[in-house]
Amino acid sequence: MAATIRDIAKEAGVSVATVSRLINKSGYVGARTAARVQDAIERLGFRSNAIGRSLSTAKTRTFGVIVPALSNPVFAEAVSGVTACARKAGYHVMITATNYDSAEELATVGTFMEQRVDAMILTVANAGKSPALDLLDTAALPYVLIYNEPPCTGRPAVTIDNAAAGAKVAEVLQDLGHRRMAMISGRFAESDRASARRDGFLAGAHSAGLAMPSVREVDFIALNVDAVLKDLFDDPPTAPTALFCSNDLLAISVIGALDRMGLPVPQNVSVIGFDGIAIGTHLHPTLATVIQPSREMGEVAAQHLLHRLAGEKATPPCRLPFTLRLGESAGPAGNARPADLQDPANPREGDSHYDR
Amino acid sequence: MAATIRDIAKEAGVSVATVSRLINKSGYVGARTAARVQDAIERLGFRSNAIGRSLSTAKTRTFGVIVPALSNPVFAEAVSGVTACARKAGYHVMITATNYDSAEELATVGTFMEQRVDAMILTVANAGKSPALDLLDTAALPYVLIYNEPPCTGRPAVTIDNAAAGAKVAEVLQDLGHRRMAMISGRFAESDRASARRDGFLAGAHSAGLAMPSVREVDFIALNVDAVLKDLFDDPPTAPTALFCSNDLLAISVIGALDRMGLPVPQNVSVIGFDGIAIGTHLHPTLATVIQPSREMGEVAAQHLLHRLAGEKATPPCRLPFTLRLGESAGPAGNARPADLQDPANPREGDSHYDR
DNA sequence: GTGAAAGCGCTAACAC
DNA sequence: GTGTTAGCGCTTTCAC
Repeated sequence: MAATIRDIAKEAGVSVATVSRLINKSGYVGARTAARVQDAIERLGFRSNAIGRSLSTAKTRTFGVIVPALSNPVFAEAVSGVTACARKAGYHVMITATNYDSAEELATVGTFMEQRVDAMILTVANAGKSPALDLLDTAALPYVLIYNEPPCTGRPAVTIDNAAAGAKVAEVLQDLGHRRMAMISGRFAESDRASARRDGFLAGAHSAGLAMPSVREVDFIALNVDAVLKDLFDDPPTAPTALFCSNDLLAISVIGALDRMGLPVPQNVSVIGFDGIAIGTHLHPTLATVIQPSREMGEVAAQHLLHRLAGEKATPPCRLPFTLRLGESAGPAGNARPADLQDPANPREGDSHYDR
Repeated sequence: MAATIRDIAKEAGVSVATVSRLINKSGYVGARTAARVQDAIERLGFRSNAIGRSLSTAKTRTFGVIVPALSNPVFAEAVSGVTACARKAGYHVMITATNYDSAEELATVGTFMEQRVDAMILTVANAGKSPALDLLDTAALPYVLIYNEPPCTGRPAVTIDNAAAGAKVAEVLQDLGHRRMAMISGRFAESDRASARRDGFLAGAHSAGLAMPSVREVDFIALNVDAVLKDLFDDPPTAPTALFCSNDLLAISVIGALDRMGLPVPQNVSVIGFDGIAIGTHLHPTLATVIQPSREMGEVAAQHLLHRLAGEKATPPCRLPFTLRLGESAGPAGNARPADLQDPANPREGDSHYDR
């Protein structure tokens, strides 16, 4: 069927070793021989078989990538960074989505190990308690987390400071005059990063001297935010004037639901999301959010692994800077309840002030 | 290092053939032996090496997927369908993005061939004239296109009837009272589907007795729509009242640009996109668009290949139905120029009418 | 500068 | 039911 290295050797009247040396540019091969071999390769349309090579070298030049979902642009963007980076280095990328299911995480890590991927890039539900990562650790397979917020255990991760970002959100909302805030999040059990954002948010609200924000969990997949919102805004005088959502997709749903409830954003309620997905700026109102450098996170993770696999003492993955974008969905509290507004001079747009 | 089938055989006191039979559930193996082997497998933490298996079977149980970009939700959604379907069948997915570059298409097909993927799922710039597909054809490697609009050449594709969809758009706009339309598209050379949409659109406008819509190309990557729009709306009396954009991302940019030009949508101009990306319904105005069943397209493509690889005479990939969603971005022409409106009774929302 | 040969981990006849 | 053995296509010492 397809030509093998042996066919080429025969065709060119050389040994397989020579052919191998040529296609890998390893070892010397005379100019005349090289030409003959090259010719044979073209004549037979030969493509070296990566499987044979991998079996021999015990390397596949392949990364395994595991994300919760590809339909969430924030992950698609990171994967995009990974594939671009990998491709440039001659690496391939295998990918799976786990649907936020930690059993799937473990299963996928298992099958990727059987595929003998050289390293993995992944986002798990909880980096502190993860059978999938335990497996990776005991197998000593190189990997780096993205988005995750691993506890001090020191698992390598390219991420942002989620807690600081959460605190920043509280600070900004308080600057806008908000005094009663709440957070709506996907299940914390399924997201260490959402937990970190919450912790930072609560700490930020506390140090600003505000009442403890109410925190509500929703099923992120089903996205049934209506019930939670009804409950939250049941008693107008104590209802929050600002909502922090643990991710952009959730924030978008919340804004829509509030609108249908007769609580338009930002006139009646301010909403800030998290992730910084691209379409956020095209929404109306434009989405206020914490921007994670997703593509860059994917690139940095891939780059780190490339270095590591090359035997270089790679710099440990670090925290990347985030940016708070104050879109139209977060306005001064005064819009709804002028009495609460402390800083009426605060302009409606404050992006540049908070960008960094 | 990692345990091999031979280690297990020795540990369990059996031959490698028996171990192989057990892990592949091929051939018989006695209950007692099976237990001993199973035990050894667990004790040594054995994971069979897919590379060795692939070399032996000449099958990798891997699909290669090539799309223009993962950051465009329409493709991410299809890939999501592919991975889900593949995973269920024990297949893996390798992925790359070509950035709408046909040289990249060819290069990626080449490397995927070296990786010996069993089949490929891809979207190319032009399915009629594609070195990448030529290569696939001569290599007789199974593949199916998604999104592409292959000419009669009979290249297998899971897609929608782009021309019919384009015609439908013209028909709907004319129903809304629009008499002067235009189309804005990415480079046709980079998208056979955009070309088909244009052809259908023009034919539809023609058979409705309307003036030939003006058609403008923009660089989809750079997304520099401003110049094109300025030109298009230079002379108000002859300016179009409705714009058909070749995809949703482009439509979203166009709506934003029009807004900045003082031509709000849909009050002054109607805009219809193409793709049906999920966030479209959360935009304001909600995006009128032609919905492609992206996830399903990915699933159907994968399913088809699974059948084919299983040796079954797979049903040839077919056209899937599309749906026109008349979101708020497309309104009656009367909004801007009551004189043009022929059917004032036409309700603002007409979704159900056009859904199918 | 080039060749011979021993594997890499697995599967699949075929033999018993 | 289980074992023997010959590859699958490649890389890589080690000779020459």
